[in-house]
Amino acid sequence: MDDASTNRFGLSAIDWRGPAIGLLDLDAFFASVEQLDHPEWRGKPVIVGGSSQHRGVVSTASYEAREYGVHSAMPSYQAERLCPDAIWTHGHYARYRELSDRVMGFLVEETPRVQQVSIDEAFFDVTPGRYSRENPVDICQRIQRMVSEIGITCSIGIGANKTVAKIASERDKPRGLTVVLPGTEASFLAPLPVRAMSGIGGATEQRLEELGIHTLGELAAQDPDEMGRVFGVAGPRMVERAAGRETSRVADRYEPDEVKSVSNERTFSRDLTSAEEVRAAVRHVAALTGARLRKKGLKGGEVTLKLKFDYSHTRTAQCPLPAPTDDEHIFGEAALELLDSVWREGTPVRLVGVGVSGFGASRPQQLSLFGDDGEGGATETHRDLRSLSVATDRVREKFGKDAVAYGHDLRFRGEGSSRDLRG
DNA sequence: TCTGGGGTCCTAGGACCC
DNA sequence: TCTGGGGTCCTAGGACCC
Repeated sequence: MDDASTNRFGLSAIDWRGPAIGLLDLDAFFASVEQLDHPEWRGKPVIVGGSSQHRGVVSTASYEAREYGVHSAMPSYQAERLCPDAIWTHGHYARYRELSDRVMGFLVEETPRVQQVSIDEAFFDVTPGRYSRENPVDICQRIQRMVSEIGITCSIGIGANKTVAKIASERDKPRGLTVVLPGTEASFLAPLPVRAMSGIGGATEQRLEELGIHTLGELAAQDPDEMGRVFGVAGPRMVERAAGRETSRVADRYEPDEVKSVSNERTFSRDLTSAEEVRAAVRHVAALTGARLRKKGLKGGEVTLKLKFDYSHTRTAQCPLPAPTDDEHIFGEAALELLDSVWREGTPVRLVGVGVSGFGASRPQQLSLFGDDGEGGATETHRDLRSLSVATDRVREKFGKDAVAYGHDLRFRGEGSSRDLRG
C-alpha cells in the first residue's frame, strides 16, 4: 500500500493538519478471547456460534478457521462441512464485555472523545491540538501495544473522518495500522467498491449497480439532489461520505446511546405450529425480555411481537400498553393479543420475538425505595405476578438461569443463541 | 431438516384533523 | 357534490450494522 494510504511506520514526523479520527476494531474478538482463555486452542480453528442442530450461525471464526472459508453469519452446518475439526463454543459474553471495557478504558485515557459503536469497535478523536499535541500515529501505536499486553490484538485506521477511518481499519487485519494522510481521502476512497462503505448493504449496492455506479469515486461524482430523489435523505449523505467530505463528529463522551428498545427473539430447532406451542413461546420470550428490562431499570409503553415464518417472511405487530411496565405478565399478554393479527394456527413459525420500547415518557427510571408504585392501571393480580417476576430474577441471579422455570419455559431450555462479530 | 440475535434508522401508507 | 391539501401521528416493514 504505497499510494494514498500507508501502513508503514515512521510517520511520527509528519505534521498532521486537520482532524484525526481513529477506528479501533478488535481482531476476531470473541474467538481471540477464547484462544486467550484456552491456551490449548491457540493456533487452531476456533468458531464461536450456535450449533447446526439449532439452526445456528457463526458468530466469529478465528483466523485459522477463516482459512477454511468460514466467516461470520455463515450457517453453522456449512462451517462444519468446511472445517470439520474446528473447536466450537457458544461464547462467554460477560468475559468479552470485561476485556472490551478494558480496551475502551485505554482509549479514554488518550482522549475524552470515544464513541463505542459495538463491543469490539470504537471511534476516537486524536486531532492534534484538540486534546493533546501528540502525533496521532504515535497514540495509535501505543494503544495497540496496550491491547497486545492483555493478550488480544486490534486493527486501527486513522483518517480525517469516520468513514475513512473505518475503511482504513479493515485494510490490513489483523494487527494493522492504516493511515490515510490528510488531503488524500478522495483518492483513497475512489477505487473502492461502494459496498466497502458502511451503510451500503446488498440492497443499496444493487440499486447503485443499476444506475451504473460501482465505485465510491463514481458515487462521489453524482449529483446529491438526484441521489436524494432515488435514496431519500441517505442519498446526499452517501455522496458526501464517498467524496471523503464527511463531517459527523465523534460523540463527546464514553457513554452508550440511550436505549430505545429491548427485545429477545428465539429461533426454534423445529417450527412451531400449534397455538399452544406458539403461545408458550411468546410467554417464554417475553419472560427473557422482562428480566432484562428489570435488570436495566427500564419500563416501556409499547410492545412489539415478531414472528418469522421462513427466511424471507416476517411479520410484526405493535401496540401501546396501558402504562409503562417491565412486567412480562402485562406486556406478554398484550403480545398474545397481537398474535391473531399476524398468525393463523397451522402456519409454521420459525422464530418468535417480543420487544418493549417507548421508554421516553417515563425516563429517568428510578426504582422506588418502597417498591412498585408506577404501575398505573395494574390490577392486584398483576402486582402479584410482578412480584413473582422480581423474585424469579433474584433466584436466577443467585442460582443460575435454569434454577427457576415456569411451566412453559421447560420445553424451550437450551435452544442455542449466539452473537455476531464480523471482522 | 440452509441462513441467529440485538439493535437503530428510515419510509410508506393510513388515520385524523383543520 | 366531482371531493383540496397540508401537517402530524401511528404502524409495519425494510435495510443495515456488528
